[in-house]
Formats: sequence, structure tokens, C-alpha cells
Amino acid sequence: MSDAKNSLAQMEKIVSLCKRRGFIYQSSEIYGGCGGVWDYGPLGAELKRNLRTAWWNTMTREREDVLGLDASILMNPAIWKASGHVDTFADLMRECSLTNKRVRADHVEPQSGTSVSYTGARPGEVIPADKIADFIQKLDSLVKAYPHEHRNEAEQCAAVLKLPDITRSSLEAWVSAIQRNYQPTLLIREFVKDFLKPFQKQSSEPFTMLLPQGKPVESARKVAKEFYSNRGVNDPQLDDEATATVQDSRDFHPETGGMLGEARPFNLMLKTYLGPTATEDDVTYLRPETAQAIFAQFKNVFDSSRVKVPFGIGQIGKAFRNEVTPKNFTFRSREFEQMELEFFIKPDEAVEIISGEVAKWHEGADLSEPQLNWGWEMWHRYWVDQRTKFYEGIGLGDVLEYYWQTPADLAHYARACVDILCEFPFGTEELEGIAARGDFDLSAHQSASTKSQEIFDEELKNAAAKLTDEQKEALIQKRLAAEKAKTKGEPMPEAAVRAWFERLFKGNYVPHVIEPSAGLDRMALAVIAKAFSETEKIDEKGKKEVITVLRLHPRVAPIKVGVFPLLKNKPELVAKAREVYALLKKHLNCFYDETASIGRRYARQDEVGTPFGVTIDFETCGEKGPELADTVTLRHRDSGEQERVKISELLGKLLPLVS
RNA sequence: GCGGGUGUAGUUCAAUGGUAGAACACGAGCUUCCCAAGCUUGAUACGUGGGUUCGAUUCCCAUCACCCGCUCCA
Repeated sequence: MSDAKNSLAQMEKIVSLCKRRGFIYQSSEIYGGCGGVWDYGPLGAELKRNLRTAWWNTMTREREDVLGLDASILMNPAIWKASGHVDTFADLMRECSLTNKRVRADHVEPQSGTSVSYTGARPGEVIPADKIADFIQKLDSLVKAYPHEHRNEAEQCAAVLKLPDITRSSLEAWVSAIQRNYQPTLLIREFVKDFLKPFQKQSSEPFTMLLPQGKPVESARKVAKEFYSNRGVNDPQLDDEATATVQDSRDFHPETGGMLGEARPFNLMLKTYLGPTATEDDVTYLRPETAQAIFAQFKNVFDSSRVKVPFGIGQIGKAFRNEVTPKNFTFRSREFEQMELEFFIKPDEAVEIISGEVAKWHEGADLSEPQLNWGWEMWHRYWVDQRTKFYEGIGLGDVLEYYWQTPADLAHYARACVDILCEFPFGTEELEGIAARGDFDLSAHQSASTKSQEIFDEELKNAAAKLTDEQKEALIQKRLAAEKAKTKGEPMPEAAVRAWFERLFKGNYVPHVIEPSAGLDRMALAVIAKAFSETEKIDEKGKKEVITVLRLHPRVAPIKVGVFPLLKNKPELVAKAREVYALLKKHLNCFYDETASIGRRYARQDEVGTPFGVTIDFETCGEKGPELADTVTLRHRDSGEQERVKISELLGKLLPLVS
């Protein structure tokens, strides 16, 4: 089996387990479902709650410098205009036919040059070598499976097939020839026909691109071939090349030269109406991210909490996006839950004034404790480190990867952004993004709302008062040079820079922000996918069976302990087991189970990731003497190890292991 | 949004233009039962809506959902 097939099968098993054991169901299933939304069943709800609590505790409660917020999903739509979401999410967009890059229909500059177009493409002859190797291997095993009386013929026709130059038309010719001549080899014919299918695909989709003055037509041919092979045409042969001179056309993507598709609204924002009249005046949106509420409430939190910069505001909540393609089970959903922190820091200039320098990041720098002289870069690295430790704490440490966005990837307002990626069966995908966003967000809200988002920093004011005019001017010159060197976005005009420093020297600034933003549903899926494991076991009768175990970290497991009386028809065992259950239940999520054999009950709990099992037997009731009385079997999921533990010592032993 | 595929008990799969089967799972019962044991027994399904037909789960159309590619950024 190929890797792709393997991981697909793996994913299907996970989806099936999730449904079967009550982790995740399709939304509205009895009505045929609802695209891109999912429901969490009893165990999924517990798992999510555990992850949510883990995040909340490590990010807010266990820290002195982060506060919580729980804002509403509905907000004044002006917030989404200020944040840029309405513009980027809901305008008329035209899509580049080559790269699917979208541009605003009203932002396309007129282009001139030579257009090259094709009416479509037919498949070529060349079949890739690896496909041929795969083909021959499968063909051989097919031939071997033939019954004896037809084996000869099958071998003969396979030999004819395996000529040194296998091309599309040689195979096609073979298929039409074999139809008449070799009846017993029909299976091979069907196999070849299936194999050929992907290489016979043609496309009548027209292609046009704009070539800048002086570029050879050959480069357009190359792009066109790529275009058609992306659409499944193998070794594309282009149809009807035509060139034309183009003057001031708005139909091509300014960067790629690709033809732009029809202008159509791309409404990623989920629109709704606030108020019963439901007129256009009442339109607002379900939030596409939780972060903006944090920015919008920044001043209130700051004013009501006696905090000083640097500090953070964390929030967990639902967000909504009209995804074009919901995908990969719960991975890309239209309704999802975010866990976001906005960590507000001083601008580097303020740090420099106060500390005399800004610490530079270098490989191996100590990130364990925040320092006064940290600028945005160190804070950014610090949060990447913190978040990594968090993922280690929920058992995901060894499947993480990092992607540091290149300057080209970055939005113009972002200074750095790291994606924390995780290995899923369907590929390595993003779990969390940690962005250094400068003061973009608060400044945007400041200018849109006309309410100041500046804070006053007494320490800064006092430090600035000690600076000489020359020192101040040096700081300003440094910033002016940095503005000039900007490659993205407009440089800040000198007058604005000087005005900004004016405020800064008085102790006033809009804080900058580091934003670790994680997806709770993705995290839950990652945890399940990582924990999913199957082993084959041969039972006493030699029957093969597949054992499924969710090796969840005890901290996130939905059920912590299974409690079992060895037999259910003995009242004393049941009574004792229920006693133990009642004792543990107050502190841990437990599951009591008395049906079926003890082995099956262990297996059931293994499948949902319960790390511990407690079994009450006759010894617990004192059958083998007083020293074993009131002891139980404690069984460990991952090792299968069993130990004898006093009931009175159970809680003390278990609690530290699950929190 | 475009292209390809799928849709039958809880799950994984069968069969069929006329009464839908299995395995596992699930419920009840028996069992001194420590890793999916055994026996007895019970409940549960043709995604939805049209059409063709005497009759459709099966054929056709539409729709919905899911999966796989192209698009990312929680």
C-alpha cells in the first residue's frame, strides 16, 4: 500500500473511532449533515475541556502577567472594518487562473504586453518512470494470480506489454488489440484500462497569460504546461497557440500575469443580523477570530486591572469563517474554537531608552525568564519556547515542526511569524501561529475609533527625561533609517516619526503585540491522531485481532480511571467497587463498568485512552486475609503493568499523574 | 467554486428490480473472569427528494454530506 493510501486509511480509522466511541459526530447528521461543522460527543467534550483548561491554566492562572477575557462573538461591525477583515474577506475578488491568488477586483492596475493563449491540452505520450515501475509490479502480481490454465496466456500478454518504451498510445493500442484476441486475459485489460485513465485526461479549459514586453513565448508554454498538469493532464500537449497584443487590460494578475476569473464576492465572513428587523442596517458578523475583541477591550482591561506593560490578555472562544473548502475532518471547519493570547510589550525604542540597549536574540539564548531589556524579537522567541513546552506537556512534543515565515510570506504589518506544525495522517499542518504584529492592531483601532489606545509608562518617562537632545535625535535618526529600508508597506513620513517620538519621550505609546494563536479543535484532533495506535495480537486460538489503544497523555484523557468489579453477580464486589467509584469520582473523571469480561473492559477503556484501571476482586473483600483486604489492582494502560494498591492510597497516587 | 470518488445497522463490509445478510460493537441473562474468553438471547440500516416501473435499496435525475486533488495560516 502506498503511503498516501495508508494515511488515508489511518484517517478513516480515526474518524470511525471518534464516532463509535463518542468523541466527534457529524453535525446535524439526522438531517443529512451540515457542511464543515462538527459536534463533540461525551468523550470529545471532556477531551476539549481538558485541553482548554490546560491552556487557560498555563497561559493565565499560572502566570502573573496574563489576564483572561471572555468577549461576545457578536460585535460592532466597525471592528471588522478597522481590522481589515471586511475588506480582505468580503470584497469582490478575482482569482488568478494560474496561482489562485486573489486580488480585489477594483485594485487591478491596467497591464500591457503580449497575451498567449491556448484552448486546452491533450495528454502526451510520456508516462513517468515511477508509474511504469509501479505498473509492472502490479501487473506481475496480477499475472501470478491467474488460474493455471490461463497462466501462459497471461504471461504472454504481460510480456507484450512490458516493451522497453511504454507510452500512452502503446498501451492504448494494446487495449484495443487485446479486445479481439485474448479473451482469458480480460482482467489484465481492465487493469490496463484503469491504469491508463489518469494519463488520458484532457482539458478544454482555456488558458491565457500576459507576457511582459520582450519575454519569449517559450516561457508562457512552460507555465501553460504546468497549468494543465495541475489540472490532471499528463505530459500536456498544448492546443491552438494564439498571441495578441494587449493594451491597458485589467484582466491579468499584476504579479503572475495569469488571467483573472470572473469577479465574485468571496464572503469569508459569516454575516448575520443583529436585531429583529433584519435590514441591511442591522448587518454584523460572527467573529472570524477572537483576537479583535482583545484589542477592542485592551484599554478597559488595562484600566481596570492595575497592570503594566508587558502583560497579556488571553481568550478562548468560538470563531467562524465561511471556508471555501472545509477539509480533513475537523481540521478546517467553519465554526472552530480559538485560544489566543495577545501579549502587549513596549516598543523596542522604549526598551532602549529604559535599559540602554535591546537584547539581541542568538542561538541558545536563555529564554526561561523574561528580562527587562527584551525587545519584540526576544519576546517572540520566548513565546515560541513557552508554547513548545505546552505542547510537550500534552504529549505532542515529538510530532511538532516549525515554519518560520519568510519576509515574502509575511503580511506587511507583521515582523515575524512562526507556524507550529504538527504531523497529521493527512500531512503536516498548522496548529498554532505565533506572530509579532507590531502595533498594527491597536493603532488601527485607535484611528478607526478615534479613541486613544496609548498607555502611559512612568518608567519610560523618567528614563527619557535623562536623555540628552543628541541621544534623542540619534534614536529618531535610527528609526528614520529603518523606515527608509522597509521593503513592505509605506515608510512612515518623517513628521509622523518625530511626532511619535515626541509622545514616546513623554512616556506614551501604543503597545506592540506578540500573538500566539492556537486552534483548540486542531489541537484535539492532533492529540487523538498522535495517540491512535494499533497493534496486532494473536489470541490463544491463533486468531489475529487488532488492538486499538489511544495513548493519550493522562492529563488530557477524557476518562482518567475505569473502575471494575471483577464479577457483577457478587453483591459484595459490586458494593465495594461502587464505593471506590464514589470516592474517586469527586476528584477525577471515572467510568464504572461491570459488564462483560474484565479483559474486554480493559480493552474498551484502552480504546478511549483511559490511562488507569482499578479492579475490585475477592481479595479486596478480605478473602485472602487481612493484609490484602481493601487493596485493589491498579492497571496501567501503556505498560499493562498491574500493582496492588490500598484504596486509601489510590487518590494520592493517581491525582499527581493526571494533572 | 471546479474536477474525480463514495453514501446499506453504532462500525467495517456483502447481496438484490419483489422478504436486505455477516462480522465486530451494543443491551439482557449465566459464569471466582486480571487483558477484546464462552454459552443463551435481544434491538438496530438502504443519506434526502423526485422520476421510470405493477413494484426501486438496486436504474435515471436532482440535492445534501463526506473523501481525494487546486486554494492555506486556528
